[in-house]
Amino acid sequence: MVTMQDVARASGVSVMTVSNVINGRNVSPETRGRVLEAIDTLGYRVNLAARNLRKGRTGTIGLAVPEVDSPYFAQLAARIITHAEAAGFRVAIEQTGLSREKELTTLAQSRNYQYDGVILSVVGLGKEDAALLQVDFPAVILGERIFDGPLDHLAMANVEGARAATEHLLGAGRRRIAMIAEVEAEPDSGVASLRFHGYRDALLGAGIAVDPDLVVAPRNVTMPAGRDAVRELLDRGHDIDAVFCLTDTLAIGAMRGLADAGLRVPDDVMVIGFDDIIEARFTIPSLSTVDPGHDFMARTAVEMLIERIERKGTAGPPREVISPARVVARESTRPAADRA
Amino acid sequence: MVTMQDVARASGVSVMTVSNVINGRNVSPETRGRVLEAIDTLGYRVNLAARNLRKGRTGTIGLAVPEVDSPYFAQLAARIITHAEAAGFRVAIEQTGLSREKELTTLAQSRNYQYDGVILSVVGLGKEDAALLQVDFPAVILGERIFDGPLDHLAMANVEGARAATEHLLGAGRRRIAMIAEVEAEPDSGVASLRFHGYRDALLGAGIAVDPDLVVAPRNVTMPAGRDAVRELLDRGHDIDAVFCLTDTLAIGAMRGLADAGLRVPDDVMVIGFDDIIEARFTIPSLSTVDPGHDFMARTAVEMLIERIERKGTAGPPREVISPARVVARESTRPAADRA
DNA sequence: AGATCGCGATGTAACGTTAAAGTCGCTGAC
DNA sequence: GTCAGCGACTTTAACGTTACATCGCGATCT
Repeated sequence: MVTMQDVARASGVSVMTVSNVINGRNVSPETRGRVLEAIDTLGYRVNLAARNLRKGRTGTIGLAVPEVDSPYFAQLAARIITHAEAAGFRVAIEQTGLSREKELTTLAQSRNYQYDGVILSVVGLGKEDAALLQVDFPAVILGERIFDGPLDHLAMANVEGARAATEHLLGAGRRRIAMIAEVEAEPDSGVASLRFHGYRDALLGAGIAVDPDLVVAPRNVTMPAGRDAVRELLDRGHDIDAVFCLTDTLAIGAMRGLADAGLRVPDDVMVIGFDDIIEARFTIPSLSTVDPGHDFMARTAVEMLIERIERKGTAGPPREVISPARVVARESTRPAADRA
Repeated sequence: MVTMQDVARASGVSVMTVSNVINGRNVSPETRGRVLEAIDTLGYRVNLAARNLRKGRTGTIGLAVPEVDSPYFAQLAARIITHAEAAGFRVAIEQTGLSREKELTTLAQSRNYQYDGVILSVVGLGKEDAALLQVDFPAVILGERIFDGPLDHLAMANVEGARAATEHLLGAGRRRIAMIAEVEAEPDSGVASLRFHGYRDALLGAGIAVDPDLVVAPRNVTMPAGRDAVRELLDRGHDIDAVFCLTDTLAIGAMRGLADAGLRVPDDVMVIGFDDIIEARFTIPSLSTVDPGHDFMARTAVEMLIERIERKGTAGPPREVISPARVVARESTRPAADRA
């Protein structure tokens, strides 16, 4: 391995001068030239482990997600990696597998100095775990369930996004609007409750009462669950003209369920999802959805984290940022007039 | 920061003994107990930067994929992370964005990014770049284009898998079997050519000539491209009874295209893909496909890499491993007899 | 009895970098 | 003529860990 020593010897200066050249500090042009040349011919590369030890940094941030192979998280990870890379950080991914324990240990182990900071995408932790998040370590929480926690928190505009989605359906003249989501007993804690809130607000705003019979719980958040939820909805004998789905995955399943029942999307029943995963652009018909500001979230999460890291600690009060959501209208909610 | 020094002082032993306790070396039970207790009360954590500097290791391996947000690569990454984690390594992901340059720089930069090794999933590099891969650094190449390179190489059984897929269709009594794939001019270099090879072999084996008109090139490897490829196939006026698609993504699009044309899958036209992405289980009908031994690949890639790392260098000749492929029969190729 | 061994424990010297505190010679202000 | 100030460079001392050599001591072998 070529070290600064070797470069220093080869160019007749001290190691410190080599360090200065590399870190762009005051060095005369001639010296800098000689050093750079030596670096080039010897093929010197700085040893990050040594630099990290000395500087107390690793240049790596941890990203904990439930699983990288679900579209939503894969796409989130891709964006975060891109932003972090631009800021000079590498991203190591940990999978927490939807488990509360793994989420906690990931956070706890992170200070193990392997990461400069962590972005933790939370699904298992709840408000009651806020105390456990009390770590003196740069961290940003992505998720919906924890408010007033001790760490920076970045959430989606769930209520507003859901309201806008529902209003979009209302604006297209639909009135019998179903929702596929498991609304939890404990109010306002999970994503589902928040989005249901927006759905309800929109309906009430249009003078329509929420019919509990039009809200159906899928058994999980997969495509088949979405399809089956639609079947149940239809079996109940209701004459629906639109469905708002908790996520795009459910929505894609729901569209299939509607097709199975001989209903056309959007003519008979409009469908809208939430998340704006890439797949939503590729379904036929393409799926209208709510973009939860993916890019804003990825960028902001990385920025917030890096700011904490730069300040060497968790100095400053925890911040709460809400990413703006926006309806993306595609074919699955296109009014008849628009189609030739 | 709590260091070994602190622990040593607190338990009345030398730093070296603390190190020995942590690394599970010969220490008497009593001493070990005292040290562990001190570690516990002080909340000591080993500093990986220091350990890495000393050991010349980082415990992190790099995984370079074109993009994490495409299902195939996301699922590959998830598996590799799982296996690496089990072996005590973290995985940092880099996105090469389908570019040959980024693939090369990732490999070149790896040793100063302080990865212990890299798994490089290659799409842009070709045989002609083999010389550029001449690095003295633990690396494993995943991909189809590079043979006889200087690095360990792990490939899929493309020809065999494609042959088996086609034979599966033949076995179900189909004879007019189309293929959706862009077969390159230069033979046998890319995935498409290799899979076409298998398709041709199977047909010839059954005494059927390859009809070039039944092989259609999609404009890329997305769902819409698959749908349009099917349309073109049908527009050509052929009476096909099965389609073998280069990838599952194309196959999912193809199924949609067939549905648009009023053809039933599998009754009128059977469809089979390649890759066994998770989505294939969730389409309706579920998609038959070829499992390219994802789990074998992930496990083997990690094992091969770790072995190189353990041997401290690239000692030993490059190895070439082919992952076995296996047809996964689902609804999209189910014979009529099986369905009630 | 003396040599040898093994075990537990220790002391020392790095690993390659950078922060901090000099050193040295030169310029320019008073 | 003196000296503060500055730029360019060097010296020194870590950062926290582990490899290696060594040491004391009781047990085992010849």
